[in-house]
Amino acid sequence: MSRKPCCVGEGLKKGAWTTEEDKKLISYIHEHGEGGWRDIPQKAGLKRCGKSCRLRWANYLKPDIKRGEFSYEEEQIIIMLHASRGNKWSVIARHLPKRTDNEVKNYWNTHLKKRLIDQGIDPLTHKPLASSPNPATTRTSEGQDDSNPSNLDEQSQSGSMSPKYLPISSSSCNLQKMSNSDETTRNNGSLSSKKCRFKKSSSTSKLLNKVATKASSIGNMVSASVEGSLIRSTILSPCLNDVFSETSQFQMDEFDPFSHSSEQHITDHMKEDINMDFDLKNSEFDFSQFIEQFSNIEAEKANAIGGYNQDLLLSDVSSTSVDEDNIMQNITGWSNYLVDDSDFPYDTNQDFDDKNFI
DNA sequence: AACAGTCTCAACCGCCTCGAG
DNA sequence: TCTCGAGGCGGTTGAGACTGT
Repeated sequence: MSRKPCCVGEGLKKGAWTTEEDKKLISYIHEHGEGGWRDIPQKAGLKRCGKSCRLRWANYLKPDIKRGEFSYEEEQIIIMLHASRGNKWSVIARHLPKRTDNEVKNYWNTHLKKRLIDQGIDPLTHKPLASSPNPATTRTSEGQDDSNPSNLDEQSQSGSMSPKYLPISSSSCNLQKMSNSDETTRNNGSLSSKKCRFKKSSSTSKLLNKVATKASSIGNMVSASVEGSLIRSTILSPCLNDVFSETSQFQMDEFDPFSHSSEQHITDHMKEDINMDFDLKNSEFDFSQFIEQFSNIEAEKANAIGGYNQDLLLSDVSSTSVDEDNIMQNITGWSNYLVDDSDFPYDTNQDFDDKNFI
């Protein structure tokens, strides 16, 4: 027996949504709430299939959706979670308040994935690519390959890693806007987002390194999420003020009938996925310990659901073997380099803002 | 200015999961 | 326990914007 196709019917419209259609859908959901998607098109006077309506709402029209550039912290979270969970976009998106799985997926495919490949890292396994690294990354002086994990470890452990051997850092924080600051719309004037292009000038290896130094920020983010304070709080840490500025500015109660559920949703998933025994509020939080324990938690979960490589997160950080006896030593070596603020592209005590980056 | 190539991301497709009956 | 349908999810596509020549 074959399943009946979701969207069968004459005259169903496909393709980009118009402003008029958006208005109809928003108006209907505002009045009647979500659910019953199959019936919504008819009731709302739309020539669309229910599934299309649900996607349009969930990925674009829903009020509590944050659009635009991904922050540095968001990138870090995506990379970390992808390393431990793989292409579980909905799971990853749950850790990024107001981001949709589709947006996370797109951002991974168009930005982060390429960055990893450029650095000779397999985006699937987060381990160094087996074959010869991308020549584009083997451009350091004296023929050193900065994408080579052995080089990374060697240099970091000796404390001699110089920024000159690293490509220019590249998170969205220091991506340089090249063009198109004007309001460019698509879809015949529908509510499309601004389109931005950025000059690629970064190194994912370095990005991964920075994960370590920004652990406290992640901790703050997680803590804030768990406490439900992301939604309305105005006492977030400086960098988070920017990350979630739209959140705090958004008057969810004006429209969103689901505000409580969305807040609770985030909190529940954070509690579910993060070990709450961590002292995440501690500014001196030991990231290496965090990585180790978080990895173990994720590995257990992965095993329970069928097995994503349990060494991924640890190997991701150590960049080399999975010799666990040496992992902490490697991380310590990294930390020596990483805490060198002279190389850190922004002031962690200030708001996240392009102007704060080199 | 025109064209071709590249990039981005909204939207679609089809399979999967889960709950109701 | 089985069937069915609604909703969820991840992979893919293609229109349009952008860049380079």
